[in-house]
Amino acid sequence: MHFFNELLGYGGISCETLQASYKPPMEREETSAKKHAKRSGKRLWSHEEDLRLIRHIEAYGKGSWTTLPQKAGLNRNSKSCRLRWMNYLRPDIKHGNFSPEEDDLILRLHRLVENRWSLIAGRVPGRTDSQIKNFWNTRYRGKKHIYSSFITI
DNA sequence: AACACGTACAACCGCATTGGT
DNA sequence: GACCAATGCGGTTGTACGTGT
Repeated sequence: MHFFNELLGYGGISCETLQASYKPPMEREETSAKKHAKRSGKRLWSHEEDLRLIRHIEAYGKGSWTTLPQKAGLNRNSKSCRLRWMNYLRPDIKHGNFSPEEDDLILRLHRLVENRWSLIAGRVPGRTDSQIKNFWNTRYRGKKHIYSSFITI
């Protein structure tokens, strides 16, 4: 939890907001899985990288994503930084399980607009299109017959 | 305790769209 | 209108972790 205290010195983010919304990355060891990740090119964001990104945005705002990685001292591309902020680090994002109300709302909205995740996310406060897409894919993909039987509009 | 398997979700990729010149 | 760069979106892949055997 020291991580949250560390961030409090960088303005604008309350302790409550951070604690509710941020899960620091796991300490990761040099496992075979990590070696494989290196080979495949997929690299999870470290605690330090998150901190750098948050500090930079708190200090200078989002500005241009293309110049942000260099200015913030991040060895990441602009798309990666944007994605990390938009889908994970933004203080207004809710983390944790979807409530039954959210679940129901997503089901209804998906029935209306199908896979327009950003549109659905716009109607579900605190949730991102990515969160909703993941939620849907893990819970309902390939199970349309199950949910369609109990949805009511 | 060790392994296999399934689930959740973070990260990436490719394409589409938007905005500036 | 054409071109290019930046940004946004949805699909897919890979990792971490929980659970069952």
